[in-house]
Parts: sequence; C-alpha cells; structure tokens
Amino acid sequence: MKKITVSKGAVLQRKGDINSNVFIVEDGLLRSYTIDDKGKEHIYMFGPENWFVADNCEPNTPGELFIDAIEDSILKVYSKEELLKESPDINALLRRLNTMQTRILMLMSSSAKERYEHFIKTYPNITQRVPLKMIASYLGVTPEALSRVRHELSQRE
Amino acid sequence: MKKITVSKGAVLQRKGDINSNVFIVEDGLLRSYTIDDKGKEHIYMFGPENWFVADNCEPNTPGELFIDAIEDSILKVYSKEELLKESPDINALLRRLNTMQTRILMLMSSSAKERYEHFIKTYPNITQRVPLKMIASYLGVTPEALSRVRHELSQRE
DNA sequence: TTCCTTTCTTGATGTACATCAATGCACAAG
DNA sequence: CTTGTGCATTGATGTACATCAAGAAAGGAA
Repeated sequence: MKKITVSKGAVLQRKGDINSNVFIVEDGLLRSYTIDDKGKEHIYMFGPENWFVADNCEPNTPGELFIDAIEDSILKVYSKEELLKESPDINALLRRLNTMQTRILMLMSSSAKERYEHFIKTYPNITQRVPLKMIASYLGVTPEALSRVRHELSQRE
Repeated sequence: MKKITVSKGAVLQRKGDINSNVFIVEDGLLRSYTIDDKGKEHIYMFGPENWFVADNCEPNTPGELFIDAIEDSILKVYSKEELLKESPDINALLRRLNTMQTRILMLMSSSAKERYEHFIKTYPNITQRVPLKMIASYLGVTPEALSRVRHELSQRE
C-alpha cells in the first residue's frame, strides 16, 4: 500500500490497461467510467470519501474502465494481489463483482438486441433451461420485445 | 455449512425475510428476483452450477430478493456470519455488492425520475460536487432528459 | 474587462420499447 | 380423447426517452 495525492483531472487508469490497483479514497472524489462503441461515456460509479474504486476485472486482464479524479484527492493504493493474499475467498467475490459490473454497463449502454446476444454468449446453456419470459425479465425487457428480437435474429442468416 | 436438496419451485427466501444465507449451487438452477411496486418481476440473477446466490443485504436487515429453484437442485448453504468469520474484509465487498445490486434493480425497474430521486437520497453531497451531465451519465440518461426531470421536480412544490 | 469553453436549458422530432389485445401452441389433468 | 392453463408470437397503439439543434448562463484564462 502506498498513499498518493492527485489533482483534479488526473487519470489513474485507462480502459485496456493491465492494471490491478484498488483505490481507497481518503479525501476527494474519483469516478470510474467506460466509453462505448458510439463514443458515449457511461459513469460506472462515483468514489467519494471512504469508498473504494476499482475495475473489477480478473487480475492481469485488460480493464474495462477509465478512472480519474473529479476533485483533488488523497488516495490509498493497493494492488489486487496484495488483497488476495489476505484472503483467497475474495476471489469468488471479485468475480461476482465483475459480473455485476458487466451487467450494469450492459443495462446502461446496450439495446435489447445487444443484451440478448451478450446473454446467449455468456449463458448458452441456460437459454434452453428457462422460459423466454424469464430471460426477458433478466434482460429488463418485456417478453413481447424479446420475442421480436429473437425473430429478427433468426431472419438474419 | 449444510447440504440440502430442493425440488423445482421451492422457495428459499422471500423479500423482506431477515435471512442471511448464501447458497452455492452444486447441481440445478436457482434464480433470485424482486417484484416492484407495479407487481412486475425482475430477475436479478440466475444461479446455475457452481454459482453462488445470495441477497447481498447487510446481515440482519430485511432482504430485497426472492430466491427460488427453477430446477431440482442440490445446494450448499452457508450463513453469512460463517463467511464473515473467515475474513472480515469480505464485509466491505459485501457492502459493495449491495450497492451494485440496488443499482441493477433500479436500472431495470425505474424511470429516469425515480432513479434521480433515489440518487439524490443516496448521494446528497455529490449532487453539488459534479456537473449534471455526469449524474445523467451515471443514471443512464441524457443530460437533456435529466434536465427536464429536474425541472419537473422543482415545479412540484 | 473580453473571449472562449463548457454546462444547462428548451423546443421539435424520432425511435426503441412498453402496453394492450388477440391468437396459436404446447403440455398436463381430467 | 378433451379441456384448461401458461407460454410465445404478432399486430396496433402509446410513451418515455434519445437525438438534433439553438440559445442562455456560468466560470476561466488572457
């Protein structure tokens, strides 16, 4: 762990960086965000005092998020490895957080069709095991809308 | 930890229960979901083999989610206290998961206005510290839309 | 101060998805 | 077999929000 001071506007991490730092905000304000394919910014979270901010990607895989300082800030910086040493159970939780992160970014930036395509890639087996209306409910759309998406996708072949 | 077998349709937890179990799915399929004020169901997650399913509420506060079995399932059941004993750091992560959970449910079930109202309740200070467009980006709406929501709310007094 | 940049607001129009309603299919129970 | 009940599909219509465009207000740097 080391403590650093950054000024407003400082960039702590870029999307695509292989970088597994966890920031704990002592004072100031961070934000983490992504930029989608249309160039639009989506803020994933704000990090005010006493929050921790991190891109919850697996260690040693490229990150999804940008992290920067909205105000002058004082931060404690941990490496993820450092935290994992303390307790390996944390690994499962981190993976779970990652799933949630992806889900939030999907809900904010993707259309029903894109969300469905992502879903069948991520959970190919589940698609066969549950009724369509449950998948719709998971994706945040109505069964009618999902049915039309499905129809559209099957046409396109 | 104990191991249990449940059959399709079994309800493991209801919204409002004070119940801090964590289920690890050995075989079968669980789902967790909420029901909003309009009576609409929103699936928070599916729990296939090797997933863990839990309502990430603080221990000893009422849960947000229903959890039930979509297929006959074999589960390992842990109490949250049991996990916390292993490593107190997990607490911070659980709190974080809870924030994510709330966020996902908001994105799936609430209008822009409701999301904004929830935001200013949860982060009253941040509202003053960041430009509106960032809040819009966090909420998943355009600055224009948020501006109109704000206008509407200020009228109503 | 003036200029420049960024933020916020307001209006007009477009669109993805919701809602409502009807029909067709399964599969389960009698 | 027949009847019922829940699920999926399709069409017609409604609406919340996005997009596009223009102007007003609010700092920041010279």
